[in-house]
Amino acid sequence: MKKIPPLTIERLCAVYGALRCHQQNGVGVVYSNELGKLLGVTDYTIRKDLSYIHTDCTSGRGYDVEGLRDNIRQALKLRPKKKVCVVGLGRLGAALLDYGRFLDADIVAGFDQSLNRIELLETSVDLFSVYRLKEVVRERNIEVGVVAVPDHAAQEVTDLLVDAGVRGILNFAPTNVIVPDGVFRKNMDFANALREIVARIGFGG
Amino acid sequence: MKKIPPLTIERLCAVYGALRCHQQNGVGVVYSNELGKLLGVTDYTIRKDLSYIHTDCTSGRGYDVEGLRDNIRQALKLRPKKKVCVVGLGRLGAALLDYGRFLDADIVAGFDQSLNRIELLETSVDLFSVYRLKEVVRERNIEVGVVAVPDHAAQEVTDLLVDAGVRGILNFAPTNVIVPDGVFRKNMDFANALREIVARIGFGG
DNA sequence: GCTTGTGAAAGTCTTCACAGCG
DNA sequence: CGCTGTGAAGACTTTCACAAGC
Repeated sequence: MKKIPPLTIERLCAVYGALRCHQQNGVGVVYSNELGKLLGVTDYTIRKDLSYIHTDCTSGRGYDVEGLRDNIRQALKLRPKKKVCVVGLGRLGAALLDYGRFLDADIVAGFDQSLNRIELLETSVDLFSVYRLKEVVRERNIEVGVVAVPDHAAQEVTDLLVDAGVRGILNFAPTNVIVPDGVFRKNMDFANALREIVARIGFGG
Repeated sequence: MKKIPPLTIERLCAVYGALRCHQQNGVGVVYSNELGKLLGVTDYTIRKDLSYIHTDCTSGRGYDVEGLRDNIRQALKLRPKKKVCVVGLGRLGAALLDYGRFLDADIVAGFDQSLNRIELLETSVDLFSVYRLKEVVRERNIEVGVVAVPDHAAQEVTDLLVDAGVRGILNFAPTNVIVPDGVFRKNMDFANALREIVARIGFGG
């Protein structure tokens, strides 16, 4: 099997999410042009993407929703689920803890500086002081860290996570954090996303 | 001035955000390789990106932080600030209302289905029932809508916003929403972002 | 007819090499 | 010298055209 290009990986993840909805709604078959509309790309692109993973679930016409989902899950190695922790349990971090059922990963720990916060939060996720981060990350084989702390602490927390051994960082702070080679980082910055939209629609208005 | 490629726009937005931090920290000059490290790209790429906007703020060596920021702001037409509304005032939506000071846009309205919620929330942003969405969006010239409702309502709310005339959608729901041509949409889906990271680090572990 | 699958063409983006400037 | 600016080469992505299946 050929190496899957990065942009194709991104889209396959989105397709996988979309298929979950279809499955819930009892849709059994889906077409490349429907998926294209959902993702905002052409049907060519979808079909090309799917050609990287070997899909033999094209039953007659269209794709079998469940079969395609299985194929993507396997190609992207989404199972067994990897382990994730959330650092920073403010409003955002706390909200993320409850996201579990939507995720293709297990949130197995939450960290915060404030012991107070840890005791007050009601959640099924185990919570710890950030001082125990390295220990817990290693013990539980956590591979991905979600950074949900204020911006001035983001780099520090990222360094802690990397030092503890995670290989992926999802950063919600409005700061670009630096990670070493071999660690994959993704930013989810509300301010930046809004800027992008504003800039995009600015050309022609 | 040449047309700015989409990926360059994205990076310029990120650079702009990074420069804000530098400015706050009193840093006066910045190099292309520093910016590259922050964004996870090469210094070539940064310089090429900057070549699209006419930067005459290369004082000797490095870029003048303030000058570069001004240049990007102008090129991306970030001023005057565009107007934004948030639909859905659950935990996430409510959190976004308070993000104001980080943004290069003005949040001028929030909408929710529950009148109860609207009355209880403490915020300086004007809040309305979602039934008044179209009216308020038009009156206040709102150009961007942030969708922070549960996934089953996301498409409906998006359609409302588009019908009311917004030209940009930032969607936080774990669903891909469809928008017509001429409207720019960006998804910020936690589940999907995590999937991407998991998939990326899966190759080689 | 409608669909998918895929090599080849077209287009876009990144990297490189090197000129030019303080 | 170390930095920026940029045309040209190379890599990657998308689009197209069309063969093949239902």
